[in-house]
Amino acid sequence: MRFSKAFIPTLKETPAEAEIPSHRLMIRSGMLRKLGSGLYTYLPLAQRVIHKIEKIVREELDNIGCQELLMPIIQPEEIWQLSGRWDIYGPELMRLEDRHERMFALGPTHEEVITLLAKYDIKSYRELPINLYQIQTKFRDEIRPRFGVMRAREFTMKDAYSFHTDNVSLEETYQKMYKAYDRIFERCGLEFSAVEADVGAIGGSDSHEFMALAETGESEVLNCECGYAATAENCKISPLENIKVEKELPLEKVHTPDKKSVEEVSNFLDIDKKQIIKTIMYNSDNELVAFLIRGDREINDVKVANLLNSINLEFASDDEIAGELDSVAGFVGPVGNKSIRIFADKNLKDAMNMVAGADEKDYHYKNVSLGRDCNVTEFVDIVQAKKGDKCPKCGKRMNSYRGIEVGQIFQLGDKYSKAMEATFTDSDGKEVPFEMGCYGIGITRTMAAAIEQNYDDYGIKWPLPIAPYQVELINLSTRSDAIVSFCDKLYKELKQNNVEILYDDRDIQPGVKFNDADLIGIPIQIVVGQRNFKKEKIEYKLRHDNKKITMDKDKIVVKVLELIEKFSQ
RNA sequence: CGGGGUGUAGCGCAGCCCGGUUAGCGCGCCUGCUUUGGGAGCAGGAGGUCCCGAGUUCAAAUCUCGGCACCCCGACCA
Repeated sequence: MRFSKAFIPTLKETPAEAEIPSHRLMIRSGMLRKLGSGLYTYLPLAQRVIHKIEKIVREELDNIGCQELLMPIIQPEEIWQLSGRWDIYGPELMRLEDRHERMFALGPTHEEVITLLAKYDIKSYRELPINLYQIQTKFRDEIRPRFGVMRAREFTMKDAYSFHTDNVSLEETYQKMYKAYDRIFERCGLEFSAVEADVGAIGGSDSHEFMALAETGESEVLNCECGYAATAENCKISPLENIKVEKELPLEKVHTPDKKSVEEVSNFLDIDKKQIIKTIMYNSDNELVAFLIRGDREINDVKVANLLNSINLEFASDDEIAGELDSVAGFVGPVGNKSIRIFADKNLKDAMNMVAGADEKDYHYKNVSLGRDCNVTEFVDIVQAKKGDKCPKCGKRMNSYRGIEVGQIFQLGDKYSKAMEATFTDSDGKEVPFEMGCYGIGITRTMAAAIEQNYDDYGIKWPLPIAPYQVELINLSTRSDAIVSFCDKLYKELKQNNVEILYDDRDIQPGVKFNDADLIGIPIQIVVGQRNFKKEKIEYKLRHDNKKITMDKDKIVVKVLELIEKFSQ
């Protein structure tokens, strides 16, 4: 491609909206333009990268026997009613109506469609297992789109769905997919790791997330040298230290004027936050539920939602606390006989002489002992794990890092097949629901993650396997016939060798070309200018380390082919 | 959904508080000449519903009200 003909609208200045490197660089390098909140046009450079990533994904999936298909982006309400998700998916599901006033959803994912397909067209255990995938545009009406394509509303995703006779077969495919994902992200040049994940709204049992390591990542991962790694949301909590078992003292009410928060109460009474019981009131599908945790910890609402099987989970309002509980927000506590369910953190099981709200304005109780003074429904794991906590596997201290979720794999089980009555006939002639797995990769997010991991002050440094072009040929002397004809010839020759090449033939300042080249980030730059040409020399630069090497100009083709070979892995 | 902010040429912004010329500046774009190893120079030029609507006024980018869009922060408070 000649640069003079290419649609690569680079920008010298950064548009105000860009917050993180990948977003900023995609806009500046002429890859991306915004149409509306969370809606983007992928310009030719980005489209080439997307195609490269898709190609890698297709190769690796086809290689393990997956088959590609394509499902509609607009899906009728009925199928979402069948799975029960029409009512529980929430506002992220973009709903629309056609001219006949029939309701539809813009597909945020395709479990319903694929399960229905299996229901009608996969009839016998002899056809199993089978693994079908598509690369499709998804739509999720994100509460707050941000960071460019990282959290866009419309995005490209590869989603695969597998069907099995039993969970042994499912587990087998799950492991195969795990390995395929490893190879895919490896080939994309990402630094990543797979971690145990929350199964979320999609339902199911086992799940791993593939996280690309990046400071700007939206997820926190806790990991341990023993190999355990989980998203902070999903990390199990191991026993916390320092709850002293001592002599039980009598319950005592103390005046705590206007002291609501743990911080305030701990300062006012001069006690450790660990000695405070934080009572958190949730409204879960119109039921008030109390949760007790230690004052120095935070609650993990993913765990809460999973525990309660909540569809809608919110904090209880002050009115609800006053009305239904006959208490006061800021002074809620667990003491006494309550009509509601009370779940307490496991670590509070033997807690004694704690401080807790007295259900009365400006009063707390001292010397609360959960066993004696409260009727706790159950002791559970509801605390948010954090860096420095003990690893639930080996007990060593865990570290944390931030990551971008680029892929996730789930074992769904029969959740959807049961709900939608998708069955096959097994070898005994019985009708059985499919065991299912589902597997996603954010294609456009993978592109952004690759940039987050590979850039410098000047621009992007594409890993060669997903770079929009492999080589950029820069002609600095477009007015010299000798140099132009040399470059034209070199361009042709490289193309004949199947090298993907962008040829900067523009009649402009060298500085502009250098800067555009660094910004766009094509891994191999070939620079042809008077200075070296006079000496029969040519220069190339590798963008990843910015090292320039001058060599004999007639040997460049061989050298470039060698470099491409080397960096293709 | 709550809080904050922004909307003026393709991009980045000034002007608005304190109403009053032909609405500016930098970059980009077009033409010509010069320049060609890190965003060059000179000369000329095009490009604006000042987000939309209503109001106040002799007069509105500027003041008032309503709306829309976009951005940021929060949504872990007991």
